[in-house]
Amino acid sequence: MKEFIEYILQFGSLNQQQIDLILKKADILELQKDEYFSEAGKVAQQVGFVLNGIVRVCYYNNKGEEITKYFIDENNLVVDLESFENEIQSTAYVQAITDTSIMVFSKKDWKELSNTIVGWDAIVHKVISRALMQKVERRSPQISEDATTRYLKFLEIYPNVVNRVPLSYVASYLGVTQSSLSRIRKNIS
Amino acid sequence: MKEFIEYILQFGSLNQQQIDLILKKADILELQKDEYFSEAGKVAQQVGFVLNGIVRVCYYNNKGEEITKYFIDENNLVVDLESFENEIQSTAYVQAITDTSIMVFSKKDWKELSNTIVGWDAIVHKVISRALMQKVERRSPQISEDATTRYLKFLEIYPNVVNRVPLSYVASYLGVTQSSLSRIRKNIS
DNA sequence: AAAATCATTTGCCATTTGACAAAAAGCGAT
DNA sequence: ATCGCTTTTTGTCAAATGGCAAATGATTTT
Repeated sequence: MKEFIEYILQFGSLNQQQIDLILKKADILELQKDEYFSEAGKVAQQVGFVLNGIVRVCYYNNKGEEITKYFIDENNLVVDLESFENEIQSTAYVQAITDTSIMVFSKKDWKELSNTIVGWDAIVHKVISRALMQKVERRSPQISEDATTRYLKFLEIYPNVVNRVPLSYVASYLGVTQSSLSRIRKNIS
Repeated sequence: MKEFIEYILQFGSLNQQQIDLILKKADILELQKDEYFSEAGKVAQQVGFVLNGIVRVCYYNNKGEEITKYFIDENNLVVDLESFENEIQSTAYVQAITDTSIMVFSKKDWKELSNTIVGWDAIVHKVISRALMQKVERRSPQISEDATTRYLKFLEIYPNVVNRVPLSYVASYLGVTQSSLSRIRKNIS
């Protein structure tokens, strides 16, 4: 779980005592391929940090198609913020797409860290706004690019994902059909 | 400037003395159509809140095309967060697309509010993460939809924008050519 | 190994969108 | 009203992508 500590130390400093406290509150959740970390219609109860494996956030659009909103791979936060913070029903599924280990904090423990560690809120704020900005910066430019460019950028952003997940997930992330993506890949190589 | 106070009171409480302090630090910036609030290559120095008018955030992609990342209309924050918080060069232009009044806080004043008002940071955190989540939620679904649907959703999200800005800005926001958007509009009505 | 199941590729054709150019419409200044 | 400028619409054709079904390939189960 060192990875998580390294991750948050990028955003602020913590002493050893504080680090120990954080680690004491964390649990490890092991998910098998296709299991859900959280589900649409439920209120997100945990903050997670992916230690191993890949997770995706997905939903069903009004045509019933399954859309992958984004992937979350190793050493990234996984939390349905809107649902977790406002205690409202989530609108998306968070699903392990490989066997996955996730470090998790319950809502209660997460709040206790906020009350116990001076500066914790500031760190969390930075972590979260950084993650959200990254999502915006990754998604926005894709809208004005063609499918091939979107795929090439996907490969840059998630170099460790493409060989570990079904093509259909990548296709729905990129907003193209599976057949189109298959042809695009043929044309690239 | 009541609008700004109403806006932030959605995210936390403030007493009258605190509200007066906030208002005392705010200035009004009047921009004419096509003037810039901030520019790529410079470090963002202000947090703004649009009182009247419409602003857009835009950049040039590697083909030299001008892309509109998003619009910001009345009663919304306008700040290049990445640049403002980390004091790095901005990658985007923020441009008034109608005559616009913006309530602005200098970086110095903004920090002073943080140091003076208990709970200010918590409010700002909520405001910012809400705004970022909104951007993600608006942008993500568009990638998997066709141009007509994207346009219809644009009309829902920005009901007050379409008649006040050039078609080309909307087209670059939606990731279609101006001609296509023109045809799409013809087919809808 | 064979069968069953699931994932990916391919073929065919329809539809959407892009590229480019020209025409039409809107708008401000005179 | 007219001119000059910008914005929007339209025409034509080409390229990209989608929809559907079949074929191929990969993986798991028996």
